[in-house]
Order: sequence, then C-alpha cells, then structure tokens
Amino acid sequence: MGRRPCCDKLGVKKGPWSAEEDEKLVGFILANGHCCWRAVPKLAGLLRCGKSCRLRWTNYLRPDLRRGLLSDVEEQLVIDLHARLGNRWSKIAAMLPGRTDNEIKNLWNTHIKKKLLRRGIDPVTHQLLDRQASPVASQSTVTTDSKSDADQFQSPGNQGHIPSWDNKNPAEASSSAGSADPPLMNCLWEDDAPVLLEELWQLPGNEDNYGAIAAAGQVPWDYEGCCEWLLDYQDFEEGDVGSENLPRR
DNA sequence: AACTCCCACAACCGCGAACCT
DNA sequence: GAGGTTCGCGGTTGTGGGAGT
Repeated sequence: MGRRPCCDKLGVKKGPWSAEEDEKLVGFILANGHCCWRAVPKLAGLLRCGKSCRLRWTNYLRPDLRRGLLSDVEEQLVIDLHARLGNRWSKIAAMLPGRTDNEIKNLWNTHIKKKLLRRGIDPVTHQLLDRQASPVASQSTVTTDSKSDADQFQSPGNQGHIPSWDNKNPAEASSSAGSADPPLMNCLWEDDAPVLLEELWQLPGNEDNYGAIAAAGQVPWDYEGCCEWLLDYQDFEEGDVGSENLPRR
C-alpha cells in the first residue's frame, strides 16, 4: 500500500521542542483537543509534523504523566511484565499509570537491562546467564535467581513475594498464562484488563498528582485551569493512556 | 580549564494495523 | 475487496549534561 510521508519535509522543524512550541501545542489541545494529529500543527501554528506533536504530547506534555525514577514496585512490575510480554512497551506502559511506553523503553535500555546483567540475568530471556548454557538447568527466571535479588525486590509493594509462576521460562509462562498465575498477574494478562494496581495510584505524591506536578513547576501550564478541560475530554484521555479497547476516534 | 567519554533521555523513522471511502 | 489515510508501536539516533582524565 502506498504511504504518504507523515509530513512535508520542507519547512518542518525537527529536534528539541522550545518552550514556545510546547505552549502553543498545549494551548491548542487544551482548547480544541486533537481530532486529527495531522491537522494539529497547522491549526496550532506549529512548524512540526503531526507525528511529532503527538509524540511530544503523549510523552512529555500530557498532564497525567508521572515523571521521575520508577519506584521499586514499578520497576519490578516492568521486569515481570517484560518477562511475559517481551518488548511490548505500550502494553507494559498501560499497566503503569502515568508512564509512557517511550519512558519505560528508555528506562529498560538504560537502567533495568544493566541491573539485570549485573545480577547475572539475561534481560532478553530473563534466565540466569550461567544456567543458559545448560538447557536442563534453565528453569529459573529473574525473580528467583538468588537470595540477594529476592532481597532487593522486597519493596513495600511486593513484600519480597516471589511468585510461584516465575520458575517457568517466559515461553512456558505465556503459553500457560492463567492457571498458574497469581490473581494480580492473571488480571494483567487480560487484554481488556482495566488499569489496576491501586498500589501505584496510591504511591506518595500520586494523590492529587496533577496538582503536585503543577505545584512543582513540572508542567508549563496551570493545572487548575486544565481540570475543566480534562473532564470535558475524559474519553480522549482514557483512550490516550492505554484503554485499548475503546473505539478509535 | 579544556578535552574526551559516557550516560540518560527526548525525538525521529519506518513499519504494520486500523480505519475510511 | 482494494486502495488510501491516519495512528500507534518499537527500534534507533541525536543531543545535552555530567564524570573522568
């Protein structure tokens, strides 16, 4: 099928966004929403392609984003989800309120992958590196590899719980998703699972999260002024944060 | 102080899927 | 059903800042 380029290369600005551009984009979306990303830059007076605007909004400007390092709970969840889903960052991000696929992907590549390697765990297969050589012994996954690792995962959220299902390799685990999984993970594997993990929503600073973010000056606009708009566009927001089963457009 | 290297993260690119006509 | 358009995803690259020499 023929594909038009997403934007006219001529006259389209690339690279880092300026504060002025952010302001224009936010102002436009707050006022009008984004019925069609392709039209947004033109209507907002930006010399960017629609794709760039969408990315900027979803990864950086969206008011429901939680920024900063992942908590221990979130990090462990990312590892578990990656063991099951692989590099399906959008699916993983959908389970982590306020996190974006791009953010998780970056964190995985920069922090988590290295951390796993330091622990002697293959970040791709989630199995112990020294056990991979011998197929018979390759029964262990990330969360069971050693006492020290188990200790490190003793965050307030999981209390050091080492799930019974994690002594399967990823392939086995995904093929048998269901019976052996703990209830939480069972729920996660459902495609239409609502965003759960109340634990995450209740993390310190997450209550009245937008207000806290705005107070900290992390968003370039007044949160209070956005609330009304956010309510008006609630259905859009839900779709945008990963409720994949909502109808598109 | 100047230079180089490394790291983290924002942004881009290309592709496939979904949707529309 | 075919062709065209738009969106979203995942991989990759570019860039700025900090650390090290």
